[in-house]
Order: sequence, then structure tokens, then C-alpha cells
Amino acid sequence: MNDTATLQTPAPAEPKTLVEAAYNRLRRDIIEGVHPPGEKLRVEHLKDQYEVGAGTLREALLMLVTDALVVGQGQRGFRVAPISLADFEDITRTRVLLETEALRQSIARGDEAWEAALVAAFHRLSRAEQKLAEHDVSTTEEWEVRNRAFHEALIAACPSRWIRHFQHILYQQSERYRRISLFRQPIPRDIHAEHQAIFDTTLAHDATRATSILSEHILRTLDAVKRMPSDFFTAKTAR
Amino acid sequence: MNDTATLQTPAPAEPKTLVEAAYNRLRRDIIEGVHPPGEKLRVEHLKDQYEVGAGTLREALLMLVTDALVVGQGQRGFRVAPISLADFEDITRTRVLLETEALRQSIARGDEAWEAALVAAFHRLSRAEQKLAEHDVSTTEEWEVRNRAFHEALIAACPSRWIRHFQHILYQQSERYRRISLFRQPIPRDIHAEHQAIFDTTLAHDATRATSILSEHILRTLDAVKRMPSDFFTAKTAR
DNA sequence: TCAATATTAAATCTCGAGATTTATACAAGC
DNA sequence: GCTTGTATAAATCTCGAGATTTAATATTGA
Repeated sequence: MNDTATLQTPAPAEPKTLVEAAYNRLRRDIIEGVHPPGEKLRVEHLKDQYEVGAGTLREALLMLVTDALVVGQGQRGFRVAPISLADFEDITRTRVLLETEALRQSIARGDEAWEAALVAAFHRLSRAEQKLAEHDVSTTEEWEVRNRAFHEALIAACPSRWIRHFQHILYQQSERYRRISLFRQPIPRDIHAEHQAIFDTTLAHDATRATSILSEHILRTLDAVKRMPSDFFTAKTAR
Repeated sequence: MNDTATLQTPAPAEPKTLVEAAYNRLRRDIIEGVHPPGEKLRVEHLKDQYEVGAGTLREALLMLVTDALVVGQGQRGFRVAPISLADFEDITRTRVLLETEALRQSIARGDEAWEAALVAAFHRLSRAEQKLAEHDVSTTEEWEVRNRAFHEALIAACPSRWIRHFQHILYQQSERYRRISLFRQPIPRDIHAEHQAIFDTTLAHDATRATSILSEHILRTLDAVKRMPSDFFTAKTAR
């Protein structure tokens, strides 16, 4: 396999409409914290910034409501969804519930094609983590993409579209917390060991251990946030 | 308590914007099968039918995408979400997963106010089921409202907003299946016994039995649909 | 000085017309 | 006869301006 340094992940489908393009850009900016939690999203200002019509931007905002990244309040416009420790704890625990069940089903019903794709995703992730260990910070963004791809590959064989749908939303949410909390501090080294363990037990069809390790893997991010300064969320959500 | 025949359920908040009004009407029509699964939703036609502007109707459609009652395909307009036996099975099993977990947490953390509200909701539901047993068909619609209210009251003390959010979406989905399948055939009598058992075990804080009974209660609707003619879904989704 | 009201400004919501894209029908060619 | 290509028609997507609602400011009275 030609896995060079610039290996690409499967294309995420080009946006064919202006609404989708604005939606993608806005989503990215919200997840990356360009628009902080609680910020008022005024259509009049944003339509210039994103070079698009007013109605078009409104539709993009409505699509973001679907992802729960934006909240719309009747006749009082839109806001970036606020954040809180309680919310992140909720997101994390619900993720554990859904993702472990998805992995269980995936292991039970996954075929060889699923295993092959999982091996490939893990290999890509490992490469990125290897570079990260070598202090190649430029790989951080690529690591995030591949980490997500790995987690999705794990549960790809889960036949429940609904579980995968909800998992997708929650993962997106937790990604926003990770970026904003700027505990995007260097990814700890032992995280690769965790991924390795999840990968091994999953391929061995050991559902019990795999889900157990996955649980702790997800919950670990929760502990990290709980060690943040206590006024962190109130400060971010203010105004 | 003044529980007369015309007892009302807590008001569902009046829509203050045209978009919300159109959204509510459209949602209702889709759930009730006025717009069958797979039907193309042409903005030009619907804007007259719902007496609203084109852009306004588009926004209402986007809001329905959030509920997964409508699917939007890039540059090719909107459609009513299709149905299938596999989808209903998925919805039902995911509902069991979420609703049992929610009930577990609700029992663990519910206070007296929660218990009081649950008693009230169960009482209202019992009244409706009593009338239904007397062949008073006019109560069917009110029963559906109260049944939903009862299920929500069960998990009202669950602290997870996300689980409740997802549960809300799934309940809405299964309600559409129930109506469309017109196995809105007379509600079987022993359903009250099931509700009674769920209610009793929940109030007794017996989480194990309560969740077990709730599981079977939800799964029972799945068996009913599986006995439908095999071409039912293909016929409905056609075109 | 504080509370309540009236006035002003801003932002949202709403609408219909124009520009692009997609789907359909028909004819020509292999 | 079937496929390919073109032309027509329909529907969607996009935009900016006008009507309503909400928020902010200034004024008046106690």
C-alpha cells in the first residue's frame, strides 16, 4: 500500500450548494472556537463575512441546529450553543453508552471487509501517532481526522443507523470541547497504547474487554476536563 | 385535583413565528401520513397549501430534517423520509437502549416532585385507557398524547439532556410508524396492565424489573409490525 | 436616585423574482 | 431496437428589500 506522508483520508464529498458550503465553514469555525460558545450569531454581519445572502446564511444556521452546535430562540435570533462541565459529562457518558453498544454489535456482525478497513484505519492512526511522538506538531490536525476515522471504523459494522447517527453528533460535540478547552495540549503518549488495546481486543472478537477498554478510553477525556480551572466554563459561556 | 373529562395536558408552547407554525403543521401531516413516506416535497406546491412564502417553507423543511422526518438531497429538493421494517426495528431497539438507561437513571435520582408528576401522568393515562375500554373511540387521540406524556414522565428525572433529546426523536419516529401502519387498530386491552406494571415497579424503585418490563413493552410494538403483510413497506416507500 | 414610559435603533423574519441546476421528452445515430 | 445527445420544461437555489418584532436609549415623574 502506498502510504506516504501525504496519505489522504476518503474525501468528505464536495458541497454542491452555497448553503452547504456556508454550513461547512460555519461548523468548522464553531468547533474550532472562532465563534465562542454563547456568542450571538447576527445574520446581517455573518452574511458579509461568509459572502452569502441573508436567507442562505439563515438556512446554514438551521442546519447547525441539527448538530446542536447552534441554538435558535424563536424570534430572538441564533446563538452558538453554550458549554458547561455538566454538558460535557453528559456528552461523554452518553457517548460511552452508544459507542460501546455499537462496538458490541460491530464485533458480533462485522465481516472481513470491516476487519480490513479497521486494520487500515488503525495503521493510518498509528503512523500519525508515531510522528506525533517525534514531536512533529504539524501532524496534529491529521491525527484528529484519523482518530475520528478509527473510531468510526470500529463501529462501522454496527447495523444500527440511528446509533451511528447519534454517535456522530456526540463525537462532533466532544471535539468542540477538546478544541476550545485548548487541552489540545500535547496528546499523551499512552493514548497509542489504548488504541492498540482497543484494536487488538476488537480484532480478537473479545467484545467484553474491547468495550471495557473503550469505555475507559472515552471517560479519560472527562477526567482531563474536570481538572480545568473551575471558572473555565462560566468564563467561556459568559455574556 | 380537577380531573374532568376535558382535562388538558400542559400547553406545548404557541409558535411565535411563521416558520414554526408551518413546521408544526408539516410535522403533524407527515406523522399522520398525509404526506406518505418517500413523497417529494415540492416547495412551489406546498407554499400555497400552507399559505406561506417559499423561503419560509424551505426553513420549515430544514427543521424537519433535524427530526429525520424529511431528507434533503443537495440540489435535488426534499422528500419525506422513507420507511422500512429494518428502520423500524432499528428505531425500536435503539429506543429500548436509551429509554431503559434513562429510566434507570430516573429511578436512581428522581425526587418526590418527579414521583408526584409521574403519578399524575399515570392517572391521566389510566382514565383515557378506561374510556378506551368502554369503546369510546373519540379518546384515541387524547390517549396518544397521554401515553407520550407518561413515557416522558418516567424518564423526566434522568439528568441526561442528550438521552432525553434522542429519545424524543425516536419516539416521534415510532409514532409515525404506528399511525401509517394503521395498526392503529384498537389498542389491545392488556396494554394497561403493562403500564400498571411499569408504574408500580418504578415507584417501588425496582430498576431491574422496571426496565425489563419497559423493554418488553416497547419491543411488543415491533412484533406487531413484523406481522404486517410483507409487501407493506415496499408498497409505501415505492416511487 | 430609582423606576417606568416613550422613543429610537437594530435585528430578525418574511416575501417574491431572477439565476442555476436537474429532470423529462424527443429526435438522431449506431 | 437501444443508446446517445439535444432541447424543452420544471424545480430548486439564491438574493435583496420591506414589514415586524425585539433590544437599547433617552426622557419624565416620583
